[in-house]
Amino acid sequence: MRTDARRNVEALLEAAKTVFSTAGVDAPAKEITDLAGVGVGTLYRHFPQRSDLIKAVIEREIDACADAAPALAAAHEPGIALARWLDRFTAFVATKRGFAAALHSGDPTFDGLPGYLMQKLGPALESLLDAATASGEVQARISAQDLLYAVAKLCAPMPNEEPEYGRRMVALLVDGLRSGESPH
Amino acid sequence: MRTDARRNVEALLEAAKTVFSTAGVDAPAKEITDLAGVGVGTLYRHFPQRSDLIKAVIEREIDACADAAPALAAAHEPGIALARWLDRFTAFVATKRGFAAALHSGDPTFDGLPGYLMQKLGPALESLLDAATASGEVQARISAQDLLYAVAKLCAPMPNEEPEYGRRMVALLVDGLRSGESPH
Amino acid sequence: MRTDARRNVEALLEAAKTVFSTAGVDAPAKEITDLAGVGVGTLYRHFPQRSDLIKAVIEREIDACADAAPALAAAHEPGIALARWLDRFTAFVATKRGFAAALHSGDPTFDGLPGYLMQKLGPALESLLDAATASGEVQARISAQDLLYAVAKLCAPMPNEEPEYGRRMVALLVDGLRSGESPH
Amino acid sequence: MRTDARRNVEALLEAAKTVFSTAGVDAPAKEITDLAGVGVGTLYRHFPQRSDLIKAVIEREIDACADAAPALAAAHEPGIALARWLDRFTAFVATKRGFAAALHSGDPTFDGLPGYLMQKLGPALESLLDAATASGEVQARISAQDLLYAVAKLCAPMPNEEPEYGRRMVALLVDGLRSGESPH
DNA sequence: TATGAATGAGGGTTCATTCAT
DNA sequence: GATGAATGAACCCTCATTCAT
Repeated sequence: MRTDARRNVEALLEAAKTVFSTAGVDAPAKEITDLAGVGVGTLYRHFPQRSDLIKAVIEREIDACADAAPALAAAHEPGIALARWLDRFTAFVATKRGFAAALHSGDPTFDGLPGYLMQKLGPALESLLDAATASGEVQARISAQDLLYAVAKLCAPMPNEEPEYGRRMVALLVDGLRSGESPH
Repeated sequence: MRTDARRNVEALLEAAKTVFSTAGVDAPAKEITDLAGVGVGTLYRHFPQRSDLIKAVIEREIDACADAAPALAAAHEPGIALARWLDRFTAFVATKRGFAAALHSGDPTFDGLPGYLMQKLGPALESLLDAATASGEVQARISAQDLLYAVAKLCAPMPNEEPEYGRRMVALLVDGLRSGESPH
Repeated sequence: MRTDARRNVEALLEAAKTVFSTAGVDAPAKEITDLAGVGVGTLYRHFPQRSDLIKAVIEREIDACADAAPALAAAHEPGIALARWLDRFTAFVATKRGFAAALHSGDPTFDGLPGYLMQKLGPALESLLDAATASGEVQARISAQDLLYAVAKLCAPMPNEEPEYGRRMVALLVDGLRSGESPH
Repeated sequence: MRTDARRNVEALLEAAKTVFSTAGVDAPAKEITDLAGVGVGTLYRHFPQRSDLIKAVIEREIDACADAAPALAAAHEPGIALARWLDRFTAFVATKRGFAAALHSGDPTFDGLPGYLMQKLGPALESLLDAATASGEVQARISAQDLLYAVAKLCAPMPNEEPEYGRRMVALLVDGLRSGESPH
């Protein structure tokens, strides 16, 4: 890939990341290209579908999330490792306005996004849940997908919301996993 | 108010309720007026702001939710009463696509919605939480507002989501309230 | 229909007729609405599909063409009547740039156009052909549809073409019908 | 000209011929360059104007048409020779969607195309017409240009048209030339 | 008061043409 | 010379809101 093209792609990804966190993943294409300093045609060349852009923007951060799991598992008790990793994922989701909606949209534009998320983060979270369950710190009554989606929804950033809200709610959810009682 | 005007308002509220649960609170105005069998002008006459319509549609259901609390408190143990009431609220939220986003939008269009919600449901939920705390069934470490918003987010209906997802997650959250451990 | 709406529809049809003869049936919608002095929304309200507009523009003229047949048949020898009617149709086609292409486009936008044309003009032309054949003035070796389409193609107006070209060619074609020889 | 440049020109001409017959002479440039396996820049280098490409694509075929006339004149009666040559020209036009429109477009892009056509094919057709007129088989009441353009229009390929349509119409036109009556 | 026609800004997408590599 | 990335004007269409009837 040519250097100028690479530069533009980078600029678009950076701009999209910023705009997504401000105006959501449905933000006008023009807003992104203006911030990136390129023409709209350049956006459509590199990302013919909106989901291609979303996927690309999210990809690197998802990968970083997945990569963080082994180190946390090695450094902490299983229950703590799980909590810390969810903190990590929470921080990621908190900058992706519209992410939860995109996951469930049913819009063909966003096909592939749920699959990508589960493929990358499902195994990492499952191993953390398994370890915490084995050690007795958690009663695993939730699937990795349910938990990821719950965090995605709870931590979906809202313009008028205090920043710590999502973390508090996820902590409460994890407490629910610890309790020995069955759900109603 | 003339009877025909009253009839139109009723038709609009009923139509809006249906459309909101199908296409979200951002649905085109035309969709609502067509279903109600009135012209768009009639919608704008009675509900100059979109939020006026949303508020009116939600009002009666919110009131019904609030009214359900005393009966549940009288008929069940405090912890059970709390869980049942949250089920009730969950069912309400599940039909209000876009409701959680509207609560936090910051868009002046939706001013007044959060205040109305808290004014009506805050006291009802607080008394349930207080009773459950007093009986030792719950370690109340969450405000009524936090909990209402958490349910609103978790149960926000998504096109491609299994129907029972929201209830499972809320049950898990309630379990978190029962556990004696402190959040991280 | 309200008088203002009727006035706009008339203005749109008049504008479309003018623009079609200048820039073809694929002309930008804006060009038509500007000439009509209305907003684009008004065009889309009355003619959701481009073909709806084309059909409406052509309709009245097609009907007039069809209506002319009986009078010509009564006033002239069959062969002459046929030639005169084709002159009439030629004059109509000469103002409809892109009309022939629309007839065969295969574009779903133009579905219904060939059917409408044949339904309205087919019978009129067939009766003229039948009469001319019966009187021996013509060897009917062509279907009404073939002939209509031939005229549509031959008389399709072109910016740089002398005005009388189409009429000369149609006259030649009619001579072909008169000749007793069979085609190769 | 370098051999690679020559090769690219050939590839472009071949690709353009194919695309023209499929999608018309207004087809996107990219379609042509992709089929040719070259970049768009190469197209614009060799054919700065769209008409340059069209002209070049058509040139060889026009020349072949012109060259066919003497052989046909030698092998057949004048009338037959004329018909056969028109068949030849018909086959050529049938693969050049948009060709007739380009001839009359008035668009400076297509300047030179009508002149080239007449310069090459006019004499060939005139000599055939002259011979047929001299032998009495044809009452030549049409100029070579009129006839060429009539065939170009009648045989302009349309997506939804039966393949034999053009030939039938041209045959009818030639019958018109045979008839001794005068046009109206 | 009710209606629904009209407006036009706004967002999506394509593609001819230029120009950096 | 060849390449194909970038540009941005141009067109399409939708829908919130206003206002004539």
